[in-house]
Amino acid sequence: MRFALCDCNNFFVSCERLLRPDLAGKPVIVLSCNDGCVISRSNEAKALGIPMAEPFFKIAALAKAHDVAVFSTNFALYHEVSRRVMAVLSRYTDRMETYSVDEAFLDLSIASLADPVEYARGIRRTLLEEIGIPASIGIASTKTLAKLAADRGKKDPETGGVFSLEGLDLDAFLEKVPVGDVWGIGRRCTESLSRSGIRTARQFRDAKDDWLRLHFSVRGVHTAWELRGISCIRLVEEDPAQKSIQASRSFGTPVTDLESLKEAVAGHVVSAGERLRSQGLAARALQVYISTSRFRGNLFAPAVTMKMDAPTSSNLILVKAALEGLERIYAPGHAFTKAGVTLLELGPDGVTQQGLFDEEGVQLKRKKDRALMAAVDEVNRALGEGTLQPALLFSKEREWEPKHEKLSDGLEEGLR
DNA sequence: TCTGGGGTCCTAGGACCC
DNA sequence: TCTGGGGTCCTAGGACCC
Repeated sequence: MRFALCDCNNFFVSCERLLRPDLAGKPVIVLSCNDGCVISRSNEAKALGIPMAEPFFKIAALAKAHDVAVFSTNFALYHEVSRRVMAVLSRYTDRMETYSVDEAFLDLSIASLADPVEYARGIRRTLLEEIGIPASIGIASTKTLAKLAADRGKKDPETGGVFSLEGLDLDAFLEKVPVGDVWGIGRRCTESLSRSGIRTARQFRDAKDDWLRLHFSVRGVHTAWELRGISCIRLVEEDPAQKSIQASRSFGTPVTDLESLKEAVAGHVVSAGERLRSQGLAARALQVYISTSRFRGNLFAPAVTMKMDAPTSSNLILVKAALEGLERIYAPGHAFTKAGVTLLELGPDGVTQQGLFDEEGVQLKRKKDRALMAAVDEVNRALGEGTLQPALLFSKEREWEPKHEKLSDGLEEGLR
């Protein structure tokens, strides 16, 4: 088996640079929604010591002093660039998995392939020339090792962005990799491993299966096997059906009153519902949650799951259920900073297992609801988001709306 | 003053059943 | 007073990922 992982470098920043070529070689960062945290950094920004996930307000002065270009997150742009990147990659293999917006695993066990590293260099070059996005590629016999190889390709300039572990001394390589850098081993796990004296990927690989199973569940065992070169994590070519859809946002300013929360929650349902229907799905349950800030005072984060009588894709029913749930969990006197909705128990729309005793009227109503929502979606697509929406959302001032003050311009210009 | 959003998987424990 | 054992299903919460 031969896997390649292709990982776009500083992806969001690289996307912003497509629209602003003048920013090449300059420090650039992209902020999370609400302009809260740093979620992408150019190499120059990393060199300035700006950490990943750092709250922007903590480095705002530094950014200003060094003339760092700052962008709000622009997902429409990133998704379009991602689509183009994946289209290029798919030309190089029959089997590939789009792992995230900026990463893909490729099956390079191609019989006729004489020099995989040279092949990968070709992929890298094409991405740069045709799209303008720099990437790193790692090659190995398992996905977990390919991830590590790609990391090395990214960090070590001598590799020219491509690194293969095939035929290499794995002991020596894994010895230098901190265990926390391994795919699937997060912060908590790293802390706990450190207490057992395990600090390198090699030590983890050589731990006993029983011990790994006990402390880190089956996934820990799989990770160790993958480091041993035994592939446990398969390539997932087809998108598996989505199991949940969520929409949530932090508020621009904290909210205490139920009315504002209702507006926010209804807005989230509308956005999640749109995605639900665009995939031809219906939800049987939904969860509503609101929360105070994790960073001050006691966290108050109530949530409730609402079950529907039947799977639905109708905004009317979803909004109603969500608002009922909200009323149940709401308590006055708290400064809420976030609200959200998750649609659950998804299944194909239209093939509800109708109860034996469903009246004809009920089925007719469902049919009408679907037709209505289809019409609403079409109008919104044609005339713009929010043209048709629940009356609740046509409101006046909304101070709590998230901020995104540094949004880049449209994505048509500048994109080849 | 200001701290992201959207996912998946795994497990423990409770509820329920016979 | 003493009060089984084994199975399934569901859910909440934790951990991880990008």
